[in-house]
Amino acid sequence: MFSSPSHYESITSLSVINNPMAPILLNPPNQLSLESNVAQTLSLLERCTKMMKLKQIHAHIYKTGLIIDPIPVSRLLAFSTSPGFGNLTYARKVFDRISKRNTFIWNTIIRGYSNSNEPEEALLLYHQMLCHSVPHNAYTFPFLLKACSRMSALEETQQIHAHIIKTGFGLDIYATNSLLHVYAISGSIKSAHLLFNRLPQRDIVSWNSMIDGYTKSGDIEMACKFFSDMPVKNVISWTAMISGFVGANLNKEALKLFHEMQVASIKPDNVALVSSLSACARLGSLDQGRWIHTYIDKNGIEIDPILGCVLIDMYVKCGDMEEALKVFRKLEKKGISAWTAIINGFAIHGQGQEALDWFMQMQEAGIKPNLITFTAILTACSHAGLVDEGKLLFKSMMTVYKLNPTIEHYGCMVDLLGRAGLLVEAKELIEKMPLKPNAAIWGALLNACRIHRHLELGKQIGKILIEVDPAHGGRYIHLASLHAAAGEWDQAVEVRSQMKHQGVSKLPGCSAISLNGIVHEFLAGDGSHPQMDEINHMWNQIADKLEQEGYKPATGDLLLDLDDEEKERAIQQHSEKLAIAFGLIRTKPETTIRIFKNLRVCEDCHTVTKLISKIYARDIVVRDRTRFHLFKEGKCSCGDYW
DNA sequence: CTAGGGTTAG
Repeated sequence: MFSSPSHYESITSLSVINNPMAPILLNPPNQLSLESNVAQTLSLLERCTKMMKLKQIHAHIYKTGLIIDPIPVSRLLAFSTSPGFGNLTYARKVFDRISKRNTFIWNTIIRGYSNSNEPEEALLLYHQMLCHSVPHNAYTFPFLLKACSRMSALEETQQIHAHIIKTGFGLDIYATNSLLHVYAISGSIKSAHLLFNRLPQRDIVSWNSMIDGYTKSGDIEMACKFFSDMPVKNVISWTAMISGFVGANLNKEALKLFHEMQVASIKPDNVALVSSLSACARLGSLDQGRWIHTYIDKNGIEIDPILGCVLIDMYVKCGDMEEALKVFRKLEKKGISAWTAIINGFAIHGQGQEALDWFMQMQEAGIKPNLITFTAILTACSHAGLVDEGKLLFKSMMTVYKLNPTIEHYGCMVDLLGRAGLLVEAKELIEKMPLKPNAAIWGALLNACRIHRHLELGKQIGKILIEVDPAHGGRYIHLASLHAAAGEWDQAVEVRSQMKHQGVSKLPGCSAISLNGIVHEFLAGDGSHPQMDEINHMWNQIADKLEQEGYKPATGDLLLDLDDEEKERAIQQHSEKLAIAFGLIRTKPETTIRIFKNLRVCEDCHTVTKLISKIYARDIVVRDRTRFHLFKEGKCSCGDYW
């Protein structure tokens, strides 16, 4: 290859290597034998970590005449397609100039595209490869199938499957495992299962792909079956199952498995820790999250960008902003997701100004916000009532940052305007936005109607929400209580029977409090806790003191098929009240009480908790479905604006 | 060459 001098000339004129600013730092040619030059160049390539350096070596390869040797050229191609460089354009230029390409070279460029944002190019190149009659080998198929999996291209997968069989690779474990994987995660788990059953040879990778495929298609039971049936498990098997549980919101099961994994003496790696931390974050399990953090430190595990982000997010969602900031400060590379996790932390703690400060600091550090950063900062504005700032940022998304707002961003804006009482503006935004409103959009508007007592509009939206989301029990309850609040008893009852008719039930309110590593859960109206007598006794005491403070239960939110006394009793048994009473019994004076609730706090509970924080001189932190409330000295950090 | 990970509105 490249034997003619004219061809050589045309290569050296390639603009990418024609960089006068880049001195050739290597030994001049001809001083070394060709062999040692090859060895030297390869070693340089291996140590090469910068694009500029790569170009220098590239130039060197041409200058020394090494271009006729396929090995350095292949290595050059391999390096320029490796994920760290992310410069496929450059690789493609190199590739296009190679006149005689062997299978390895074709595989390399296909692999490059299979890991890129344009995986379809990998398939096109494969087509060209066939046209050029270059034989493929066992390595070709995994790359092609990787491209298919990135595109969820089922038809192409089937074609490649046929090709694999025709060309005699039907028993190749890499090819078949790749096939299993694509089928499993591209919505064709049945095909994967069929193939799995027919395979004469399976290995741990085949089993792991089945676990992942079943969890991703929502069949956690089948995933469990594969997990328990497989002959040998490795850390990937365990992690696939743990993250499967997290994906199904079965976070306790996830942590249980994480524990079992240790019992089985499997050392968790970064991926396993990420999945488990994510379970802690969702459960609000600070104790277990801290344990994992300590494990990371003790074992000298490197905190990569994803692990750092999740660690921060765990502390954020467990209510410990200080620790989240500590982790952030220690991070060597502070990437966009770590910044975003912090900004989101301030957002859900209601600290809008801090969120804005950090948003600015981030940009001063040279990091550009992405779509997720914007949902965080817009959430911060809406929860803190920073209307003008929020509007400005929303506009700047498109004009300054060239980011197209998604439905989430419109959701934030509807929430921001609605909370501020700008209902008309919020409605207008919904009408003119280029996306179809979803349940979250209507939910934000409905919440605004609740805060600002717009019963008529609220009822309209309540109806829309039931249409959008008929399987969600909370929707019916909401509409029914709006009718009740308007004194329309008949219609309230009507909505309730509609709910019954649909066979939908209300998700019970559940509050958890963790004491000495044990999580105590309370359901609304649930008297099953072993210390229920004590709790009731405590609650009576609290009720007396509340009364002395002039408190009267606010029963307006409740459905009116109960009489007033019953309503009062029902409201006294809201899960967070039980959990707080329990917390007061079981913790020392002055200790902060931390409660996690699966639904939003109701107005009465909010009022009561404020009073309790004053009467008992306790800080009480309640994590809502959407945010944190810090009750202190009779006030709440949300400013009663939630 | 094949398998497991994150930050997101109501």
